[in-house]
Amino acid sequence: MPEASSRNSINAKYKTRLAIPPHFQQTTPAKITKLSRTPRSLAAFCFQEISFSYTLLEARLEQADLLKKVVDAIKDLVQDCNFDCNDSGVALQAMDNSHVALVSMMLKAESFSPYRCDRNVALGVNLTSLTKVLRAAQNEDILTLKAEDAPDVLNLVFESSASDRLSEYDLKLMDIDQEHLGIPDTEYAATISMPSTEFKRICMDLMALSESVSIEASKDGVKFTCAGDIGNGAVTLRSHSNVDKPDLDVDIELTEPVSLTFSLKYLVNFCKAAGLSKSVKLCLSNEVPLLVEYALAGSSYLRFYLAPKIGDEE
Amino acid sequence: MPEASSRNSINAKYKTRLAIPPHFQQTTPAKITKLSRTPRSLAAFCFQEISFSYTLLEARLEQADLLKKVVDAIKDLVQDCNFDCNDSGVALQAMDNSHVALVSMMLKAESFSPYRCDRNVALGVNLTSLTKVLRAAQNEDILTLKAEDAPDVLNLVFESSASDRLSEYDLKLMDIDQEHLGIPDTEYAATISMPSTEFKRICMDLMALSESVSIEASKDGVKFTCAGDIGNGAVTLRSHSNVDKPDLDVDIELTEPVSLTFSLKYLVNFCKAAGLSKSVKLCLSNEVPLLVEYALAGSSYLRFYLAPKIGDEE
DNA sequence: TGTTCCACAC
DNA sequence: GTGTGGAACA
Repeated sequence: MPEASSRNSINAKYKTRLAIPPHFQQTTPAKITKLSRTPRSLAAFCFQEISFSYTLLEARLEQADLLKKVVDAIKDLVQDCNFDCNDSGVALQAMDNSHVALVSMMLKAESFSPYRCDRNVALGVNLTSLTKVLRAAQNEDILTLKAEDAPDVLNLVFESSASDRLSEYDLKLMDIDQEHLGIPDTEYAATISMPSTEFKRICMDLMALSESVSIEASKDGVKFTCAGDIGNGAVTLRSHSNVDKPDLDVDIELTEPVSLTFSLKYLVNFCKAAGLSKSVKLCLSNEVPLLVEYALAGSSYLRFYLAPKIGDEE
Repeated sequence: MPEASSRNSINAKYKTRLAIPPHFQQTTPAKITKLSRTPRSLAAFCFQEISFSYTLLEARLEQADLLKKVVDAIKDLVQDCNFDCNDSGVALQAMDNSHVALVSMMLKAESFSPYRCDRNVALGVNLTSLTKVLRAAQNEDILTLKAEDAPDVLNLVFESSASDRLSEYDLKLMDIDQEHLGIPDTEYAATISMPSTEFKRICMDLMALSESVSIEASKDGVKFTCAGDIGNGAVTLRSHSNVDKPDLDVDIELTEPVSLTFSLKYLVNFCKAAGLSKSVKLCLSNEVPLLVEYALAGSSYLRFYLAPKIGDEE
């Protein structure tokens, strides 16, 4: 039966140890089909009006940078996925191949300068290809995303106000038959906010010793521990607020003590998003996936979920 | 017949599509012969008078850097070629193996601090070997090129005034029976000046999508477009002058609109020369090779010619 | 694969 | 001016 085989396809390293939480089960494996439609020809010469046919989606981002960083942070976890656009914004949700981690991005309409999306549309994108296109944007460029009705391409326009340069790319889309996973709104037993660079540093440091880390939150603080062949490591943080540097605050809210173990490989991967936000929020409850959240401007966010390792291995 | 076979030796990818302009046809294929003469021994110990025999050529370059960068930029296109020296300076002209691209370098006498060349002499050099020798020069070293009458070696002296170090190398020469190609002085339909880094960036960006780029110059601006499997790309520049940053100027001079297609692989290769000059000049006419020129100090230059792809493929 | 250098962004 | 990221070279 296909569900079981999809479970068993998990990366050998994790096969025996990782709990696949039931909230993340897809009912059907994602199907990916290249669109057979031929690509629409490049839009008319620049500096003329480009949208000569009906534009369903038009979303202008002041800093191309933002999308660049978001895609960079998730492209190693997910190869192909839908950008689900509707009038409230652009959402992306996808599990990684091993079904251990889940990415959930929400770019709210208010994060764009003008935002318009007349109808729900799912834009199936290969993230490697998108990365190639986004590399062509200068960080300070203004990025506009456009799609037509029943689109076969995503149109990306980079404007560099400074140097009178205008770049336009059409990225071919694909049909991705992807379930939108319902992620339950969980009340977490522990919620930790800390500087995103500090979380990154801890993950990188412990990665040098071990493949997994235990995160233990108690009223005294939060403790990251790991054990490996060359030695053991432990980093403890206490709640701490810094009046003049609130970026450096560490805040721990706790209803009950929690202790869970996670793969460091995934956490280090999530930390690629550190450039998107000064602070990161970790939410934990026993038996439930860890939530790692980077808040973006305008109540947009980039969230990663990671299934805990079970069996309390060292 | 040898001419035909040399034409057919063109890289399979380009065989059918690339125009080999008649101006670039060599009458005979280049013949390369290693000199059998034994190399002259290293000159007497440093800080003594080095030129103990009659020196035909003596050319002192304030910055070894310049020659280093020039050779770096062409060594992947051309393996062996003559440095043709006469009293007006040092010239190099060679086609790449596929006869699609041509390099033409001119280092005018005035680019050297003292320059002396008593008689025309062709110094046949293997550019890979020259690169190895030039790597021994610090970028700020003063470089002096010397050759004797009927030379079998090119003598390179690096002086680092700062640290009182003096290095001397003798590079073995070879006889290269190479036609000097007459490049007609063309009036181009379009001449575009732009920052060399920007041209490099555009070529690299489009390279991510396709193997070839169309360059389209019109009175509205210049447009670089490409089409590939993952999508299409277009970058448009308009004439633009920047009072305080003239390096960033984009200047387009046009007598008639032009549209030509070129191999990005070669253009990217040319862009290695970007470090030689802040700005680059592109000259285009229909049916004629593109000229990419990097102007150097003292009206010296490094020019690349590239045959257009014909057949207007997408 | 790791290191070094260069260009861009802040 | 400094710091970071990408590309070239060993």
